[in-house]
Amino acid sequence: MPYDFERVERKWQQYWAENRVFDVERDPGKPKFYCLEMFPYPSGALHMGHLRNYSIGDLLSRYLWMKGWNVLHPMGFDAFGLPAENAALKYGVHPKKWTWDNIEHMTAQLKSMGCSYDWRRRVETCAPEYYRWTQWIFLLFLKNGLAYRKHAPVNWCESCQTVLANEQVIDGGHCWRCGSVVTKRKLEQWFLNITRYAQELLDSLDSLAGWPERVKLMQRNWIGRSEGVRLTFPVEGLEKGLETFTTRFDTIYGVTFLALAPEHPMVEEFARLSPNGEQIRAFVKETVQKSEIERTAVGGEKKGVDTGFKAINPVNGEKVPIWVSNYILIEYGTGAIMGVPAHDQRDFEFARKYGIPIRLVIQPEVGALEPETMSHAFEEEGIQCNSAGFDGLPTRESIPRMARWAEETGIGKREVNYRLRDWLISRQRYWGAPIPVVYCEKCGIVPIPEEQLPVLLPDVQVLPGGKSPLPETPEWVNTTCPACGGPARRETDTMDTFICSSWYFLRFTSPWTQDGPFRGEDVNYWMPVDQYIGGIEHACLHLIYARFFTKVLSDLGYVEVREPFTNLLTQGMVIKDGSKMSKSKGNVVDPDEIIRKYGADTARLFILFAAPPDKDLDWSEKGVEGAHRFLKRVWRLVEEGGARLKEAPRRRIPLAEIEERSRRELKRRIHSTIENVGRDIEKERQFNTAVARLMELSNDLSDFVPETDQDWILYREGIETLLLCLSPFTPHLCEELWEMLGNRGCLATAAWPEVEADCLEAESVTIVMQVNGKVREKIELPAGLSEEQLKERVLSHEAVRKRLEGKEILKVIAVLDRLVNVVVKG
RNA sequence: GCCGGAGUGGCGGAAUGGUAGACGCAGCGGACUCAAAAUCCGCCGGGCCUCGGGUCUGUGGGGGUUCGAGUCCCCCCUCCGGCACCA
Repeated sequence: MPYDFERVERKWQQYWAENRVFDVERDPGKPKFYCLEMFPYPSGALHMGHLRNYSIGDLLSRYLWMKGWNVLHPMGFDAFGLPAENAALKYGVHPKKWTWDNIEHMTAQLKSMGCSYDWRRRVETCAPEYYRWTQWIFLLFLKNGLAYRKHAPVNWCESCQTVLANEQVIDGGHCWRCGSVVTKRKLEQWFLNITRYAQELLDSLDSLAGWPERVKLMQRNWIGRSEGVRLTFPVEGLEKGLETFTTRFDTIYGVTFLALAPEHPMVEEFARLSPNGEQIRAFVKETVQKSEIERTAVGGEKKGVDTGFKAINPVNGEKVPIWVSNYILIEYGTGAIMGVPAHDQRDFEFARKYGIPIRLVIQPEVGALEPETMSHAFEEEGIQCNSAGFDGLPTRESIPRMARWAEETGIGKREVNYRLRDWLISRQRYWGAPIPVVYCEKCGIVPIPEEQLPVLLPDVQVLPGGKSPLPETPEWVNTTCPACGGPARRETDTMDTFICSSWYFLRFTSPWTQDGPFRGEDVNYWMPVDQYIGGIEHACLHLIYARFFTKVLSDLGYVEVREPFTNLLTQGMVIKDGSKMSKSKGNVVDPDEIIRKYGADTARLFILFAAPPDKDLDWSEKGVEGAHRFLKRVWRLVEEGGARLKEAPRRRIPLAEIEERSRRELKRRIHSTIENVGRDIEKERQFNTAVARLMELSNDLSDFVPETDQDWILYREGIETLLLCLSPFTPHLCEELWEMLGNRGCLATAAWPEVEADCLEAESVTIVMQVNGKVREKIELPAGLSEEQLKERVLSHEAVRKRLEGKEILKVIAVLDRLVNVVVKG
């Protein structure tokens, strides 16, 4: 009977479903393990990246299950998002129908992969039963002062017709979704106060020992903490002063100008009062129009215009000109800087261009710089000069000392600034969770009362051109104010889909709950996620947002954990012909086709074998065939064993009772395989080598020719061990063969085999004999010899003696059970 | 520019400071076959030689530590990733 993977896979998928094998409940008697893969967007069909992600998660879940853990392994869909609206425009199908059809199709695909999910727990973020609680959480944020509206310059993607959060603008000014150039618009929008958590998000990264350094570093960079001083420069002729932030207060005596961002609120005032107001306005207009990329390009030309106003340096009363310049960002610090051209490269370039004086206040420890001859700013540490009472101090001391002095004299205040901005969460889109507030003429912004949730998304048609239909749906927009009963308008923006995915891992713990987002006893039993698996592209998106949500919900008493994901595995991309699979490159391989042609087991095995999980994986059809060949060999192994194998007693013969040497070696190989595969999966997270070890065992079993009854018992032990250890990788095949061997019960719930410890100790070892570090002879010796015995045995060995003839032995190094290195002269 | 990560056969990739190249793919030789496919057996980093053995060399390049370095340290090169006028 040939290996009919199609029949086998259908049979076992049905068996697992009918017997509810993967349903899981809280069980205080067992250690819990929460294994989670990032849920997919229901784009239509699974791609290879998904297949890889879910193969890894399924392998781990099944393995841990066998090891006796109570494993929560759920799956769901991140189902709100723009592609549904685009599909509606393109095919005329409603986003809701498109999305739900895709969800059902992709669920079927996941089942055809043989994934061990508890399907009762499936969540879809676009379902009212889910987004009801997304809205509830939003209101919780609002109630606690963590959600607010603000008028601000925001990122706008023309193609997506919506605003974007900072994290969603990538590659120097492009939309994370569609890649279009992002522009700035001044709009009033909803924000979440993530910056309030900046310090904790940064600090607790240190507690995430199970996260890749790379991801933690990316988050640290993204949060971008810097310590400095905030100080105000009085402006000559005005009541108001100008606030600036600097990390180099030690250069305060080197300030020769001030510069404002074009968007700075004081700019218009200067323009109004200045004789060259028109020039200032023209410059601002020109600059603000430019895209983020043009404006923030490094080495881009720094331009500016003098306002004619002077600021007064509070430390020495000196008057310096106030400029408006394109290189100052309104979003960071105060949107105004103190210009120190001698010690800041950007200020240096600007000052040189406009003939602004350069004053050195720090000299290098060796040599002396002259402002006239400097080719670039001196940004390193040195010795303070031209700085009144601070002259002579090294930078290391002057920074803290001068900052303290600033506070003592009231000139400035120490402050920490972050690059991280508050999270802009409103989207001018239809297919998202409505923001549950109304605008009432009398009462202002009024939250929808909890008991009236969810605010249902109305079933309306999307508009040509892609604009949201919500503002054009008066019967939905016009409503009554929950507070005063008067007329009110609904908020027509929906929430960023990253909100929906910031708490789904909590919902999985009790997805059927109707009186809260989740149940406390469930969430506190299952959380945190012990292993999270997904792509690195979410390092500064989903993974920061989810951490933020967890901390807020923890502070408000809804969950106990402060970090959602204990261990993070960032899987590599699937590559073909040197680049990431993509429709535009035409190098896409369809998972369905692979499963149809070779079966899910083959696909899973290849994916897990071809590369370590965190590295990119080169897709190779030949490699897939290789994986398939291996599975066929395993099949034949059982089939060719025939009745003799099936009838062999299922019993383990202790190592000590096996007389023949080669049989003992096989026994050892069986047990070292269990040990090593377990370690590779559990500790090393290196699945490719685990597969290699299973292939070795299979090769050894193929070579073995059982003769005696005892041989057949041993052979059966070997084959059953292979099936057990292979089953988390290729579950269907192993189940079938397990059954063919006459076993009862399914492998998915079988226990991982026990290692017989005495089998891990070798009987004999190959000792390498080196002369001056070079391998010369290999000698088979009994294991466990002492250092003295080892030297003795090696040095008296005939071939070794021959080699050492006429040479003076200086030193002999022996490494137990490994090698002997003889250091000689001559 | 700054910060990470990585460079190992024809290819994907293995190697607690101790036999470099496990396992697989491709290739070559052979068996089976009328033939092919499938399957099975053998070989498979490079050079040289008196070749079923020997010898030198070999993990991006150059130095160092060590009895011994793919692995540790220093310098350099290349590729990939992140951030990038963040004051």
